[in-house]
Amino acid sequence: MARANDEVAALFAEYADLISITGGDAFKARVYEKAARAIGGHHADVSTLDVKGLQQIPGVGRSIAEKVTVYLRTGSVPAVEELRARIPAGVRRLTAVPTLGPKKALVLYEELGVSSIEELTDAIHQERLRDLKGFGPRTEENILHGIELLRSSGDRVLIDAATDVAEGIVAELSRVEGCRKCAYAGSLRRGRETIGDIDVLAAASDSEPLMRAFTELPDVTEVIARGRTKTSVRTTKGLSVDLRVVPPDSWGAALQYFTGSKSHNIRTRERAVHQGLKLSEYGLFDAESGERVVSRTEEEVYARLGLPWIAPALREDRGEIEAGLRDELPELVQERDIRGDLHTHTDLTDGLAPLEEMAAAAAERGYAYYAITDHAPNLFMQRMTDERILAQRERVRELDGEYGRRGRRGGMRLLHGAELNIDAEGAVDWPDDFLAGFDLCVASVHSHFNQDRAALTRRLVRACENPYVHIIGHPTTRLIGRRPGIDADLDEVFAACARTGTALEVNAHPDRLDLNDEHILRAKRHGVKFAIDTDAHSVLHLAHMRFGVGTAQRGWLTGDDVINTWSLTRLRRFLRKTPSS
DNA sequence: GCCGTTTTCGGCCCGACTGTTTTCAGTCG
Repeated sequence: MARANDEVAALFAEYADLISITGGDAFKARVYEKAARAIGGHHADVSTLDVKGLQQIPGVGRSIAEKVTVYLRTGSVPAVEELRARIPAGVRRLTAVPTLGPKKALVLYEELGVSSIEELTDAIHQERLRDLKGFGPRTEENILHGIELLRSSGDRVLIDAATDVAEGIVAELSRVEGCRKCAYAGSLRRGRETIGDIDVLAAASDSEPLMRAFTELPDVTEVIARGRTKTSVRTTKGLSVDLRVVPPDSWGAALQYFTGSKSHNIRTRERAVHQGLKLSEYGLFDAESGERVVSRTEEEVYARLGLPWIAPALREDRGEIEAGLRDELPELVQERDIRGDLHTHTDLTDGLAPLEEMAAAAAERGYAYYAITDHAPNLFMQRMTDERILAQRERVRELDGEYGRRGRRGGMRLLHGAELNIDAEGAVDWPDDFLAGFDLCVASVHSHFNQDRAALTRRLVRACENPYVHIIGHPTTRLIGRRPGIDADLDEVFAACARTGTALEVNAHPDRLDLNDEHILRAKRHGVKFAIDTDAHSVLHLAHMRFGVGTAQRGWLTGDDVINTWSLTRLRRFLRKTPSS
């Protein structure tokens, strides 16, 4: 079910790593890395392209194009197989440990024979790294810390990967004869940022055809358990998936039960008990007679408990039951409410697609406005200059003239902005008069992550106080499973945002989801406004908006809290940054 | 291995930080 592009991208990313680990040409490794990214982010399916077509993808030349066709035809590429034979897969896995790169990984393998994270942990505890050149006590400490970080996300996968798998399975099972309903439930339906395993629910009077179809899915590598009501499998990506089949008239109760969370379900069952009822995955029953009261839909189940239907994103026992009883559940922001994306990149910096393609894709999504915010010059690797960004602005203005009259909702306006870098002192790129030329600016921390709490807090607060900074991008800079968020006093930052009329970003990229749900809840109490942005670096990334919206919902946000659901007029007023009170 | 108002070779993202060194290699964004 994986896109051919993703498979090929993964293959070349691995090849690039193997080249680096084996000490191959660093430039060659970088070329494959770049090609992997370009192919993964390319809009057209590579399996439909010939060698010529493939070479149209930037960074793909004759040699790589041919490897793609060989891979798609035979399932493997000799050059990659050659390196795979020399380096155990576990060695590459070592480079996933933060602070441990290809050079150190190779030393560990060649000198100590270490080829897995478990062996590495043992080797450190046996003090076998002490004699290696370039490895000191701090290195050991950092590696152990990195392993800890990796473990903390455990076997959980990111929400986009889990969503792909779950939607694929639901689509397949929905086609099975006798399947009345099919949906995924569990933490994925609630929109959690990482997913341990996937729960799929189906309604049918006879479960057998569904169970059979499920175990025969092409991506299933192992059947862990197989029964009449529940079957568990493991997929090629190591993800485990449970399928539960319930009678059609139990659908609502089952969906409610398997969506969770555990603590939400405890609360709903308690309410049932207080009313002389019993709630299970089969329905809501009279405790005395055992007679079924309701079970067909979630709405019925909640209604009989005296509650309105509660959106899955809220079901964490964070006050949703109480709010429901008072009829004060928030009207959650929906993806269809989003009128534009305010943080996106093009190939002028590290994006993959040119401005024209990004704008066309945004118009295709039906946006009313769309901001281009490429990296500012202080992120030196992006090689931005005044001339380049001004030339881009000219082109944005031209396109704005064209799109102003096109698009589904009667035209899309293009905004020109930049993603500024908040430096160690809290200042940003460019002087005020230059910044004044932008329609909007996102400002983000890209360096000096390890400053102390006071310095980090001061930096962010100072950025908020800058009249030309409208949105703080990915405010904690965490990368899920790879890098913890910075240690700033977030409540102080949230207060500064509210005071200065600076929005906080809910970055929709599945690796980030930053701010996260808990931060959003806290920030909202300070009266902050939010921008749900994809930070898209390719056309495909624009679709990540759903994960940002899901995270915002988990933070109880309504459309009114989110500036990119507003009309352009209201948005422009906000961007003038005049404090509301 | 890709790319070229530099075209068939010679560049290729640049700077900071960290830890191990005693002048620098490795990693990261």
